[in-house]
Amino acid sequence: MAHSRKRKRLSPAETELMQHLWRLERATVTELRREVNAGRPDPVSRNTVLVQLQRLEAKGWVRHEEAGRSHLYESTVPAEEGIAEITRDFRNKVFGGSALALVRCLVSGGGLTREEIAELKKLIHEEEKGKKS
Amino acid sequence: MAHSRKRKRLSPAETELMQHLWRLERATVTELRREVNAGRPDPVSRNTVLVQLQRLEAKGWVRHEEAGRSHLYESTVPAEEGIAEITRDFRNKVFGGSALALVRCLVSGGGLTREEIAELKKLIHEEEKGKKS
DNA sequence: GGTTTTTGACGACAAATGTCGTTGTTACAG
DNA sequence: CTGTAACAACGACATTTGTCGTCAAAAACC
Repeated sequence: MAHSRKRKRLSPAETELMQHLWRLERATVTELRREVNAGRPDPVSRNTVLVQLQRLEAKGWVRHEEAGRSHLYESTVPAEEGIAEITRDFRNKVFGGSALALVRCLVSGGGLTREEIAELKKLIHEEEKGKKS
Repeated sequence: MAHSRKRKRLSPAETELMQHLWRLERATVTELRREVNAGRPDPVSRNTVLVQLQRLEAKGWVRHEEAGRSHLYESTVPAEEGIAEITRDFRNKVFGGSALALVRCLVSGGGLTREEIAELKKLIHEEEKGKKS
């Protein structure tokens, strides 16, 4: 599968905004803003979000369509793929590309409940079966 | 467990530099620079690295001691802990705090070799045993 | 001693980031 | 109509980031 394009890197705030956009699938500036400000001590202005969306668009991560008076934004990249890309970057930068090292960090960090570990085991199992063929 | 202090966030370049510093345990600007430039098409100047170290120091991530004429830098945070912190931030920002979701992304992304999967299984197993008690 | 090298300190800068305020339009309620 | 609310577009700004060049002091070299 094609490695999609040379999308420019996301800044911290942009990364966060993308999370909301992916979650909502598509949304207006106002909606996004509400999400962003939900549970934040210092709400950002509507314009802040708008500008970030525009910069995101310039970087090729989102596109918009006119919806009457306002714009409806959506990611140009499926959530799965986008998040995978971001994660790959992170893995490369912090763990020298080793997914295993990353997982090890998570596990030894003890941020996993017993249920999650069970879940994980199941996951691994399936993946293993997939490769087996 | 103390949540260590309000260390300021690392920029991309700073994050990378920290990786090298953690790997070397302690090093001079010149050494760090060599590392940073290893395998890079566009080498950065010595000063670039120096300034980054100084900013890192201002942010509280590194400290230095005089070693004769030059400075010896080292992280104020153990590699384990620092990387764990960085990873936690990432996990929170991109996966809403779910370690499981992160691992799922890695696994379904298919970035794991068969050996790594085996390794992983072992890891999970141990962790499971640890919790069992 | 004189010269070259090394090293940290400073100051500079362009680009990227995070945030706004103001404007001109258009939709809407009276 | 008329005033008000909602929106996107612009432009502005203070910070942060990524990178250097120049300097002066200390070291090394010859």
